[in-house]
Amino acid sequence: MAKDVKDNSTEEKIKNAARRIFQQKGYAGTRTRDIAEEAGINLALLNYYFRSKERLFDLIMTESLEEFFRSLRSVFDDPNTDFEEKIRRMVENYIENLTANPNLPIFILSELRSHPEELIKKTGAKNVLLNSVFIQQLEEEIEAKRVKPIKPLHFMMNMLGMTVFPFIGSPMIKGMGNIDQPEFEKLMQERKTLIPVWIKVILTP
Amino acid sequence: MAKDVKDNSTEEKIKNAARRIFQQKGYAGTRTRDIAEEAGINLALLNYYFRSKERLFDLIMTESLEEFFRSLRSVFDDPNTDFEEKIRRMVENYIENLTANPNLPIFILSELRSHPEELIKKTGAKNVLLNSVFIQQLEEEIEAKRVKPIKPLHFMMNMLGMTVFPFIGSPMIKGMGNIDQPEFEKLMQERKTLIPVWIKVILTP
DNA sequence: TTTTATTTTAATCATTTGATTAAATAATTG
DNA sequence: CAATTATTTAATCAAATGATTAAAATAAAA
Repeated sequence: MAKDVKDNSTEEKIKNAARRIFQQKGYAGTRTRDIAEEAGINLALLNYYFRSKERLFDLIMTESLEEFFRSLRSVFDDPNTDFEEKIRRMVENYIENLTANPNLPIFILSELRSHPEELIKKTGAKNVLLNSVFIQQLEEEIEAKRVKPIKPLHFMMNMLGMTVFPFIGSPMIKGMGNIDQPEFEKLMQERKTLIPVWIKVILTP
Repeated sequence: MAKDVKDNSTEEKIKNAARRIFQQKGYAGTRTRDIAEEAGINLALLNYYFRSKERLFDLIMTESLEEFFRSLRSVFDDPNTDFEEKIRRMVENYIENLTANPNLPIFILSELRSHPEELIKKTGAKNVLLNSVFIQQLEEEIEAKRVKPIKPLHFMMNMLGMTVFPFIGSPMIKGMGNIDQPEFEKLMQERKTLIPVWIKVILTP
C-alpha cells in the first residue's frame, strides 16, 4: 500500500483527531469518545489501532516534541546563518507556527509538568541548546565584545518568553487589552520584526 | 466562632487541599478523592461543604484570579511610585510569588483557555491594564520622549513574557540547560534585577 | 469464485468517579 | 440535662469512560 494512501487511512484520521483534541483539552480532559467522534470512526477502532488512550497520547506527544525540537534545531544549527539572522529566523519561525497552532506550547508544557524527566529524555532536549551552533555563536559574539555578556539560559528565556508567552497567555492578553483574535494576530505579526530589534538592544554592549 | 479558628476548620482544610491539587493537575486531572485524601477528610465532606467538584473549583479559580489581579493592581495603581520603580516592583513581586507558587500561571492560563469570556469578566481584567496608573505613566514617558514609543500591549507581553514564561516553561528550561531546581531558582533571583535593566534599554529612545 | 485476512461495528464489561443517603457522633442551645 | 443542630462517616448509587469481544462487512488473495 502506498504511503500517501495510508496517510488518509483510518489510522491517520484517528491520529489527526487525537492531536487536535489532546492539544486542546490535555490528556485528562480528553475522552476517547471525543477522539472517535472527531475522527468519524467507531470507538473500538481507536483501541484496535493504538491499543489504548495512553499509547495514542504518548505517540502524539512524542511526535509533537520531536517536531518542536526538529524545527528548533533546523534554525539553531544552520551553519550558513549568522547570529542575528538566526534570531530573526527563530522568531519568525515560531510566530508563524504558533499562529497556526496556538495550543501547542501550553499542551507541551502542561503535560511536561506531569512527566518531566521521561519526556525530556525522549527528545534529547539536553543537547538542543547547549551544544547548538546558535549558542556557540552567542559566546563568540560575547568573546569579541560585540555583545554584552549574558548567560545563554537568560538569553533563551528572554527570546522564548517574548515570543511564546503571548500565545500561552492569549486569553488573558485579549482580555486585558480588550482586543479580538484578528487584532491579536496583527500584534503577533508586528512582533516578528519587533522582537529581534528588542533582543538586539538588550545585547548591545 | 473566631475567624482564626475557622481557618483551621475542615472547610479550610478542604479548600487548601483543593487549591494545591487543582493547581497541580488541573480541573480534569483532579479527582475529588485526591482532594479528600490530601485534606485528610471523608469524601462526602467535600460535597457537604462545597456541593460539587465544579463549585469548589470555581471558588478556587475565582480566588486565584482575584489574588492575581489584586497583587497586580497594588503595584500598577500605586500613585506613589514612578514608572521605573513600578517595573522593578512588579518584576520582583512576580518572581517572589511564582517561586513560592510555580504552578499558578499554567493553572490559570490552561483553564482560562477553556472558559475565556466567563473568567475574564469575573475579574474585571479588562480595566486592570488600560486604565492603570502604570500605563498612564508609560504614555506620559513616551509623550515626554523619555521612552521610545511602544504599544502598551507589546510592552506588557515583553515584561510578562520575560518574567512569567520561565516558570511556565521550567521543566523544559531545566532540561535544555541541564540544571536542577536550586540552580533554576538562583537564575530567577538574578532576573529580579536583570529584567528591569533589559526593559529599560528596550525603552531607551 | 471461494477462501482468507483485514477492517469495522454494535453490544457489553469493568472500573473509575462524582455524588447521595442514612446513620453515627459531636457540638450547641434552651 | 434533653433536645436540637451541625459535622462526619460508611455504604452505595448512577453516570461516565476506557477497553474488550464476537460478529458482520469489506477487501485481498488464491
